[in-house]
Amino acid sequence: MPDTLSQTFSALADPTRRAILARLRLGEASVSQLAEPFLGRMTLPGVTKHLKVLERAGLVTKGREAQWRPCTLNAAPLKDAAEWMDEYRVFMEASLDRLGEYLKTVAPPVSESTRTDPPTTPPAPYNDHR
Amino acid sequence: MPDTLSQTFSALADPTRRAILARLRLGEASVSQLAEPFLGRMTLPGVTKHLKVLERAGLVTKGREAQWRPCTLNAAPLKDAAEWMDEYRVFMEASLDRLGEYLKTVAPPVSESTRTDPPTTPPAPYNDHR
DNA sequence: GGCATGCTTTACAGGATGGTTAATTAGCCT
DNA sequence: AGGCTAATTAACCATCCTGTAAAGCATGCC
Repeated sequence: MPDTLSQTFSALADPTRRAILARLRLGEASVSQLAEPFLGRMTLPGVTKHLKVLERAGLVTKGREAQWRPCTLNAAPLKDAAEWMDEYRVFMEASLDRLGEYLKTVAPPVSESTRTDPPTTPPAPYNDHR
Repeated sequence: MPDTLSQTFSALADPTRRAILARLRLGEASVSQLAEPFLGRMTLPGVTKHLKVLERAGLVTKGREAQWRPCTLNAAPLKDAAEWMDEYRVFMEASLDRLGEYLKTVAPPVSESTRTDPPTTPPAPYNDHR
């Protein structure tokens, strides 16, 4: 639920929000500046809401300057996300993927004839979901 | 909405789902094996649903073997997510963070006296949300 | 066939999300 | 004060998400 990692990932799970972050990489911007590219698709309050999501996730900080709220990128929360991902680096290689696919077509899935146990029974301990 | 990246991130935005993926790093596992650690908190159909989310995101593939559905990790979709994140690597360093914080306290935010334009007006083009 | 096991589907409830319009607050300027 | 611009809040709606209980498939074994 409100664990940091989940909030981060779920904030990233929307193209509008990702676009906002991308825009912020170029530097500070006011809410209406951020909203401008979307105003065809979406109204200002809509954007405000997305910003609030990003804010709650700690990815954006809103300052105040007269009537403007200059928003800045804060990528710190992405660090945890990236670290989480790193654990999967080894598994990401397309080569491994294709290999797996290949092995599956070549070696018949089971053929150990009669068996009453689950397919493979790996060690089991799992930790690490944080 | 159903763009790949969003699906991936949103699949990752849940601790149960991340735990399942973590478990699958250890190797193939049947649905009930995967479910076992959660059965205190959640029923089997609940886990099935989470698995379906992971499946639709392409992160898990379910085979069939008699009455079992051996699930395997497929980290390929994480590659795009990791690439997306890479664009932010530069911004993730805590040092930068602290630096920004520091600058904000030292240099008074504005002081360019009277101004009627938005705070900073960066170049503006933004692409890349994919 | 009949039963046990593994898993999925259906139907439903509660809450979060994403978006809208309309009204409201905040701050500048004359 | 009055008016303009920037942005948020409120109220509302539709949709999706997470979880449950109960019924339904699928498969192997006796």
